[in-house]
Amino acid sequence: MPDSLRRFKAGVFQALAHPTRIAILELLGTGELSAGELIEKLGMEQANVSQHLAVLRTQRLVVNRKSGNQVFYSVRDPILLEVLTLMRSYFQKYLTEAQEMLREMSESGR
Amino acid sequence: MPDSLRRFKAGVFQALAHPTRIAILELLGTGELSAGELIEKLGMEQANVSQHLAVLRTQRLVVNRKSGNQVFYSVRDPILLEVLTLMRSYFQKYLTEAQEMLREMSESGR
DNA sequence: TTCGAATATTCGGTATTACGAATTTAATAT
DNA sequence: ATATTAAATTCGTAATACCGAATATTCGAA
Repeated sequence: MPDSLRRFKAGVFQALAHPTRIAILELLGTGELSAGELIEKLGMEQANVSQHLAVLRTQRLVVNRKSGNQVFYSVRDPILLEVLTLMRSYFQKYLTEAQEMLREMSESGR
Repeated sequence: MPDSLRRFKAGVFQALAHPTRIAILELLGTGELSAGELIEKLGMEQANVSQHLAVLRTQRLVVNRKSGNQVFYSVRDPILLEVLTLMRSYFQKYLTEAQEMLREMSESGR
């Protein structure tokens, strides 16, 4: 496989590699939401969410539709939700271990 | 979903978010390989590959087995290979667009 | 027009990541 | 013991990512 494709793939994973962006995709799993609704549900800074949306847009994991004053986002392809679902089964399988990892991380972290 | 789990997921995606690490997992898709074999097939610096292996180990996407002088790596769970396969179908679906993206990136990049 | 609401972008600081060079560790063979 | 090979770790530096504050853009309403 050519390296260019691997870089493209890595870009997609990079876009998935942030808790906030995963949360956004999960929120969009049931249908489109406006940027404002996302901001409200996430309870985060407007600029910050907007920046995360920009990352998802740049990698085209989401598409957006403008309606008047608002911008509605939705997941570009259901395959991405399948990936998240697959990951969910992976996490459940290793849940205990994952929890240990998180505990260790937070202990050494601070 | 709790944020701690999202962080764990993000960590896994983060580990996948590098061309070299994707290449490593793809090479391991057909069975275990020693660190040295990986280095040779990738044609990269020993230290660099070893560091990428450390990332994959830390997130437990791979497991390793020591045998004498060598260390053999393999993918921890076939689910991860399924994820990569799913992604492959996604990439094929948007191949044309991906190529445009890559072209634009390399143009503006330098 | 001008105003206000929704969203995006820019900016500056800090933290994280990636790399190669050099060093260290672990195992075997001599 | 010491040399050799495989692999991991440390170190310094450059690049990238993240965040909130401030600013800019875009649209509809008054």
